[in-house]
Amino acid sequence: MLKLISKIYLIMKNISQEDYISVIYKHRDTEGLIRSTTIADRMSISNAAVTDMLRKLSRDGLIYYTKYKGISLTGEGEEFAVNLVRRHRLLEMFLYKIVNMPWEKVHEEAERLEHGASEELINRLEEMLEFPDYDPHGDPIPSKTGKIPQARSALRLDYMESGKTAVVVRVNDYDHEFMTYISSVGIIMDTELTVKNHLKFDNSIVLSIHGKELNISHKIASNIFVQEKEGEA
Amino acid sequence: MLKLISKIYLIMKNISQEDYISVIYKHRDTEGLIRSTTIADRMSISNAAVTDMLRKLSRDGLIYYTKYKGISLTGEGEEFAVNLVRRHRLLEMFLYKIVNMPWEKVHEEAERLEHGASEELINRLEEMLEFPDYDPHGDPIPSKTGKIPQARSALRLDYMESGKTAVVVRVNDYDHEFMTYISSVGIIMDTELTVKNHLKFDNSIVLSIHGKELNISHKIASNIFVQEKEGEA
DNA sequence: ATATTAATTTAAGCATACTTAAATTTAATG
DNA sequence: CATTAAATTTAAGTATGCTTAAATTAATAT
Repeated sequence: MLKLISKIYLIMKNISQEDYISVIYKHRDTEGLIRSTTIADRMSISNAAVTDMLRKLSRDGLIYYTKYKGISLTGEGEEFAVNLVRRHRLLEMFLYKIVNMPWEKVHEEAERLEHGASEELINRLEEMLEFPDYDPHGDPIPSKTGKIPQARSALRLDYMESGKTAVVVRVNDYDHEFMTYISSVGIIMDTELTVKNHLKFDNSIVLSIHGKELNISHKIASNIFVQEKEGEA
Repeated sequence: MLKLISKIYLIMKNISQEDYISVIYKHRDTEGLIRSTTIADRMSISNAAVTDMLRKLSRDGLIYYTKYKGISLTGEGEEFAVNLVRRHRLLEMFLYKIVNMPWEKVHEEAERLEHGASEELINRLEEMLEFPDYDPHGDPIPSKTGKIPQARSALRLDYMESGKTAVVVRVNDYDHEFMTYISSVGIIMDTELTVKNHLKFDNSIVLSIHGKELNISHKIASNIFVQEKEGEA
């Protein structure tokens, strides 16, 4: 029989484990590998702490780990990670659609809530939300069975040609200020916009949204993803 | 400048602190005092751990603590505790009314969520719920300013006379099975019921609910609180 | 091939809350 | 008043994840 320890140690362990697996899943390369230094950077902890924890995650069967080699998720780890993503994004959706929090705040709020939310709560929220496929920033939400909707094929806004019209289908959600700004100028999910002009001197872009013109930087435009509307010139 | 430690230590500290203050607030006597052994029992931890933590809570200004004396909350501790109660009960209300979770599950789910939920989220939920004064079990919900609605004056169900009609205004929410059972027989908040008979041989009570008769034990009846309806015999 | 640099691991120790066992203090009892 | 019991504190150590500094390994430059 397992030795019972105080619940605070279990909470601590679970939170850390979830954070590590989330970071590995999000920041691994196209071959599914990540370096320990990347994990340390993303989590703002020491390299040594990462080495320690990788040994434990390996022992728990969630990752493949050999010294000095890249780290990758096992099948079980993959499933665990996909479930964490699902929980996070459903919580974000709930906070955005039902609670009406500004979308630049939902990411951090969901980060805190996801550790305590039960599977039952997540499933009930999914039902309330009518089984959404994408979160407020356009990222796909895995289903209960782990099936991931396809990321909608999208074009970076800065790659759009002048004169074309498109709708916003995804934005990068890592920067608070970025998201606050773009929503303040009317750029949110499903917003329709037309590129009026590309300005060469600073690579900024002139857009028309609901008949109103505005100028956004190249940096901002490169973090917004759109789908062009068909049959328009 | 404060030494920065990893966020996991802060999370751990906050969770513990909140748990201690909640227990002190809930289980203190009518004079506002609690013994350390009571805290240890309620939290399933050792007496020594409690002594350690009490010193810290006192250092942080949340409690009055002298060795071998009873423990009590400071003004700041009281405010902190009332806010914890508010958050817990609004979360319970949200889970019950909006998410439609069974009321025997909302207590534990709220226990887990309350540590991560921000003040902003709690305030938004309160607004969505239209500023409720009582939680699903009938306990009062403090307002944002700390004002506590009066507990509705209520009678224990087992004290009701035969022939009288009443509505359920509060139930004790500490026992999972109890709450599952009474809701399965149709006894929830605001349920109207009539006491038909008190049986002497086992002190049980015969009730009529929606025209259906049922028998409940004295133990169950003593954990249900009602308000008699006026003008009926 | 060698030297240097960067990445990672190891070893020792720390942050927070807890446990166990022994000691101290208080309360209850005869 | 003495004794016993119960409550609480103290001291030493543990559970979990982390930090710092030194050592090891791998990658890179010459």
